[in-house]
Amino acid sequence: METILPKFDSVFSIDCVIFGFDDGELKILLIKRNEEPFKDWWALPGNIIQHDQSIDLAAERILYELTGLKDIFMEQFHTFGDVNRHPQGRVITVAYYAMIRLNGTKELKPISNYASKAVWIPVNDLPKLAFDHEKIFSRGFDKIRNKISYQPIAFELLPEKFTLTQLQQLYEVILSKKLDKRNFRKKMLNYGILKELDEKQKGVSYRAAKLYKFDKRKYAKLFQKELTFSS
Amino acid sequence: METILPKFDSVFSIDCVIFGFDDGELKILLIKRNEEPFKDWWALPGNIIQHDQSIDLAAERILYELTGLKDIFMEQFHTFGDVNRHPQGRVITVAYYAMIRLNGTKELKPISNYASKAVWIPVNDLPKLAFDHEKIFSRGFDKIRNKISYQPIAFELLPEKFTLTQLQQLYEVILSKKLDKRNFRKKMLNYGILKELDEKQKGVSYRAAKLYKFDKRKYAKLFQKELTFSS
DNA sequence: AATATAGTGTGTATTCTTTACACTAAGTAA
DNA sequence: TTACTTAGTGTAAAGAATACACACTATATT
Repeated sequence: METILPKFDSVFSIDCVIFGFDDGELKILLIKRNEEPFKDWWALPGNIIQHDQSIDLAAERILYELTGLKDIFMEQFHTFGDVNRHPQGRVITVAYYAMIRLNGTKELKPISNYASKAVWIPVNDLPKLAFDHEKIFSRGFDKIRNKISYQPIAFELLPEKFTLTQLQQLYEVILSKKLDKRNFRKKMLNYGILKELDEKQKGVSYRAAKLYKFDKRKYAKLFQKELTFSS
Repeated sequence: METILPKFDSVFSIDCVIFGFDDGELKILLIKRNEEPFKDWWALPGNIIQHDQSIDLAAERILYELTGLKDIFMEQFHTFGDVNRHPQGRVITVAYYAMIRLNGTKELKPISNYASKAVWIPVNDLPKLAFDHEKIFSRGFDKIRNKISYQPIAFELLPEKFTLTQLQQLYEVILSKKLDKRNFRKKMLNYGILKELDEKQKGVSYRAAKLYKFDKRKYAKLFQKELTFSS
């Protein structure tokens, strides 16, 4: 039973709730812990913050080591600092969420020292998690549920080209409610932040839908105005 | 030039943006630093987090030591972790905002070791601040500006009994825009979260306005619904 | 007693936004 | 050719947001 942390000192860490959207399901990336405490438990990916690294960089590093991805949308959402959240000493953790595109199946990089594997698990089907990670996850989920209503973060989860139905499904799983198709499309198209492409969906056994792209330039123009994406 | 922090270790601290509303002005509480670095500069009240103290408690302690107040509305809003934000070593700081009632003039408690005085300063008239405290303040201000639009935090800043005009003025200073009196009153009263009292304002040399209270019980009932308090 | 002053308190019409709701069109598979 | 599955579309009604101006009341002043 190794002691990683000296009992007498505080340590800072990062934990990440990494969202992906695949096959109509919202998932997060979990790792299986290799080490005590909570050996063999599922946990959020995380790590100690190094002295020469800003916390934002530390978060990006974790994501990169796990997925090989860079320049991903990430944002800090809360810092958890209860005295006893870590059984081996005082660890304060800054939590981030990230959103990544799972185009089909994304290969995960081999995992480093402290975890034996990393897997995408649907948010509606999560196992028990180590430490206070369930609390962290649920607060992160609240955060994106709230944020998606007024910021265009949904597009970070979709492939670059997507159909309006896919976009709507994503809103529905995040908000956990059904939306009206006609109203949703009307509203989305009205914002003028989608570019309609000349392409259509391929490989479906029914009428193919038009593809759209998120138009960052138009969005930037409207940026001063707040948009409302929910309901 | 004393060195408070060992160069080789990380330290966690708390900084607080403490808002008060007085005489039509929004103010925050600043302290004058007694010690290096940034001796004699104005700064946000803050402190090191002790090992046996959760970060929420640490924040409450700072507020209590400074104002003698307990059970005040406080919320964490961001953690600042740039490598060089503190000239003497790595200090990661968790920032909180608080809102307190300044009924007339509130006496501040005598200040502890690291500060020579604490003063209420209007947010529109802030001096240069130590460290990255300007950034912290401005993010905290953004936070309440955003939050006041959908949560009843404004009442934390007003005396228990207030007039609709006072309430409107507070919204106006936080949102930095003029609001229409008739629309504001209509909207506020429609929410049904204000209790109209049988009392009137006293000591004014013009027609006295009715006093209202925030009705927490009614608010709790509506709580599932999000309210919109802006515009 | 009359008047000036300063802030309180109120209603309506217009525009914009949100919601509710159901059928035809297009493509694929048999 | 037919059956199946999803794409794509419009309108009416209700609700929310905005714009806008004047009479009322309490006090202070002369």
